[in-house]
Amino acid sequence: MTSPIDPLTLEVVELIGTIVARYYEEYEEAAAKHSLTGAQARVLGLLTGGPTPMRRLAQQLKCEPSNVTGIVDRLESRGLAERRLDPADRRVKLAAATEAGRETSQRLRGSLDFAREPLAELTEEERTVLRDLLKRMLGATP
Amino acid sequence: MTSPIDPLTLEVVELIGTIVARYYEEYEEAAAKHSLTGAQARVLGLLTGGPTPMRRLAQQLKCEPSNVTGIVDRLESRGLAERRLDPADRRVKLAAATEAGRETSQRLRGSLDFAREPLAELTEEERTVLRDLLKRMLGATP
DNA sequence: CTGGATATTTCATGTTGTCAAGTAAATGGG
DNA sequence: CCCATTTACTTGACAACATGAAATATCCAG
Repeated sequence: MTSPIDPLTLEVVELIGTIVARYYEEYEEAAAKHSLTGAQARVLGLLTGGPTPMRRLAQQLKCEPSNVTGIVDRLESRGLAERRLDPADRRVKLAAATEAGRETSQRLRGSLDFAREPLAELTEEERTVLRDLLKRMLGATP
Repeated sequence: MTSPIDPLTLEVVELIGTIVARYYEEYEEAAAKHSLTGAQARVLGLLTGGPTPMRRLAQQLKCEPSNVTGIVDRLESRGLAERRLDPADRRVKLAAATEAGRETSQRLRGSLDFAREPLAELTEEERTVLRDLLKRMLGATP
């Protein structure tokens, strides 16, 4: 199926692997600086889009709904999130960021320097090229 | 410190975030297909470089050595890895992949289509440009 | 109104991660 | 040589995350 992979492709794949590792590392580190785990930070980030049903959070995190219960529990116990009832469907609970949660999430986002700082090395034209190449890569497997 | 971020940079950052998420997802999925967790797959991958002290594995995974103990335990109990004594220093234990472990790791690597498949969409010249841009990004924060 | 589907939680269990304490072995200064 | 320190690994206690099965409450179609 996949004939001998050319060295160039292999090199790019490896670079992407390195970027993934570094991005993850920085993300966890930034979350920890705000006393959050990576999972908590991700959920809090999702909640900035507005109150969200537990089920939807599970879909976005690609995990089981029962797992989200615990994560939101922990956010709630710190006053960063709260559960609301959905007036339209009494089965669903909407997780929502509190004011403190929104602030924390925003500070966290601001401290995510990776990818932003290194990009400063590139000219605007180069960033445009990079954007288009990445978009085509992502568009290739929808 | 960071003035209003230009939209282009923001877009690239977001694209990288998407790539990271997709890469992780595919990696975990591929590992699961071989009955491995992500952490086990990563360690097994590191072991293809030859027998490695537990300490070194911890450094490469950026976690505590005590954590590696458990991961190698689980690999060992499945016959995918083994511990050897280092003749040069009797304190250290070298984790090594067994033949079965090497096979599993190789099959897993072969099933990691992400980043390889999408790259086929790009011409060789484009991949070269992409490689150089990524290298400069990574080189910027050593 | 009833039966099936859906949303959430709880519980049991396993993996990953941290930290502190303990054992064993190397190493260096007196 | 000897002892104090450092280094490598493991163990144990504990928290977070993740899955799957079962329980509860609600919705909705027929």
